[in-house]
Amino acid sequence: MATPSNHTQTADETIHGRGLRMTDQRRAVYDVIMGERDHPTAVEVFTRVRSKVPTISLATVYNCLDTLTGCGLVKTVAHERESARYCPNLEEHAHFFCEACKAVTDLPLRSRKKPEDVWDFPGEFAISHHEVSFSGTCPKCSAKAAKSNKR
Amino acid sequence: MATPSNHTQTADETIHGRGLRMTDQRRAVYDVIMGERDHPTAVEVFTRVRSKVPTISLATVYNCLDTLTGCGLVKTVAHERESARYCPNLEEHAHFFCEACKAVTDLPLRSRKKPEDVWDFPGEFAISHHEVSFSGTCPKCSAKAAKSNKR
DNA sequence: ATCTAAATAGGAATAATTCTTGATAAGGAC
DNA sequence: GTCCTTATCAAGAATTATTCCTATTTAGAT
Repeated sequence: MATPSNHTQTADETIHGRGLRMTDQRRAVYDVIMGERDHPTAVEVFTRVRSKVPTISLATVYNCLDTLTGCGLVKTVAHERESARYCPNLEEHAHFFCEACKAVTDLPLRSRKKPEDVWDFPGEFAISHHEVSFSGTCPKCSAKAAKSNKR
Repeated sequence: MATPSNHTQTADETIHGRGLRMTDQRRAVYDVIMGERDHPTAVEVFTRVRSKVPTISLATVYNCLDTLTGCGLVKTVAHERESARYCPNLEEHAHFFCEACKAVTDLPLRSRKKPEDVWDFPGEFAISHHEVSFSGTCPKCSAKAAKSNKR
């Protein structure tokens, strides 16, 4: 196996810290997700991982993804009951789903802003998690649409 | 059928405006959703509706729910790939999912606030829709937990 | 009363994910 | 190094929510 980079080193430690092992399969799944900025589904991860670990099964990909998200190394992204997607960005952020090209864009939190500032919580809610997704048309597709309207 | 209340009158008009018919099944589904403040799944709607329209099928409930959401009379609520839930509240709001009691609470938008103020959109995104969900422990369950900790 | 298109019931089909099971492999005790 | 225990894996079956299909029914227009 190649010299471990910084992030895999940390991932190893994180996984070992939970009493789990960093297996070839888990590393391959982790590397696939960290290797691209997109938000692949489990099946997409599966097809990409197969080039490295041809014998891996889809069930194992699901297991690895569960383990990695359980360890906080990867985030899951849910959007309207579509297939779950996986995200390497551990910073707090929202997602934009382009209805035209299906691309998913990360939207970082503006500095000093909190989602709790925008919605009114009637009582003592203990927030453990939040998920925010926008949908519509991304800049690229908006530009295309504007151009074809002018024609 | 009972005297139509104001909101069903409007619902009728809305549905007719789309060239569709307000059938017994659609009205029953609509009434079930408007009749409670909770956020039932399709199956929950199905079981409630059966007491009024015993012959209705689950597929028809799904069809009715699609029609009603398509007309903007009802909103769908998605949360982490669980069954879709349906919501009578047409105001802009987020949802809180209690991990302990599974209750869903509506969180109204604070006045003059917009979700777009909190996240940074890198470019010209055209937002057509957004969905925000928080999870954690609701006030009731937080209180219960605090009490049992003191014991 | 008749015609036409929309809507329904019921069941089959689909898609994503989870579960089950027997086989394999890794790390620690000896 | 060998044995033992437990974690992990692969493969396919099972599950769950939802959608699709089709024959039948129904509502509204003519």
